[in-house]
Amino acid sequence: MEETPSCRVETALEILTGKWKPSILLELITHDTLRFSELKRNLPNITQKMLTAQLRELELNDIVHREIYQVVPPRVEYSLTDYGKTLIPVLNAINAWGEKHVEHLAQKDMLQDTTPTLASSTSDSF
Amino acid sequence: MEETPSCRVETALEILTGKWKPSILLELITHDTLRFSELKRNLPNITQKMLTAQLRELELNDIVHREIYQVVPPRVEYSLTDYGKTLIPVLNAINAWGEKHVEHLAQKDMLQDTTPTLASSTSDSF
DNA sequence: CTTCATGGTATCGTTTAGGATACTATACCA
DNA sequence: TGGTATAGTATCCTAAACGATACCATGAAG
Repeated sequence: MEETPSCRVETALEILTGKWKPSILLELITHDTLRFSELKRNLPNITQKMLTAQLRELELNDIVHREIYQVVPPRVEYSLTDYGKTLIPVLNAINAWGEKHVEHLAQKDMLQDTTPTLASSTSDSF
Repeated sequence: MEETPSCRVETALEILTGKWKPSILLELITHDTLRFSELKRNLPNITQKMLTAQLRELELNDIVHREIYQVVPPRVEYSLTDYGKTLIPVLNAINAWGEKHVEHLAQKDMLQDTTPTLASSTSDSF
């Protein structure tokens, strides 16, 4: 087991990467607690398999908590763990940079084609 | 083109993901300017193909600059662009969280097996 | 005339991530 | 008796990422 910055960055990025994990995390940040079916509804293009898989990985990494109610039909609620909440500043930093980057890309493209520009909403946090 | 936090986070993560991009960026952060062969030497397991590919993507995204000297044998130097340097705080945030996460994983594992622990170096930046 | 170093490409194969679709258990409700 | 809702699994397939290996151009040094 190595202990380099690169190792740490990769370890952290493993948690965030996965086609749906950022969306799932942002959902749980803004909604606090969501049932499986609510998450699925809010993420229109995800398949059930992927949603389950990504939630399981996040659960394994102690980022999300899975609460099962023994009722029929089943009720399962997902939420961030306290530890998962420590990711919020990281996501905020990424989000802020991402916003700048979208602008940056737009400027680069404007030098070539004529894609219309969007007025920036300048929202640095969720 | 959407304009949601999730979109921005994903756009930003696209730049950081790729098996070798974090390592490459950290190399360029700590060494300022590196030749192709130096990068390859410092990243022992990368193949030439992957190194070229990832550098090209970073170049396309205006994160790294590629300076070609017309000499033989060829000399090509890579460095961060000014824009690329704006990624440094983001990588620092990810690195800091990653360090906590490595500790967190170690604590979880200690409850099960007997893997020896490393004294933390508590280095929050590069 | 050959060898060497550098910074690449090209081609092919494997591995992994992700997607489509079908199936399941359970209790309630009509 | 049959349909419904929820939260999943199981199976199969495709596409993309990644890796191994071989090849190439150039000019200087020997």
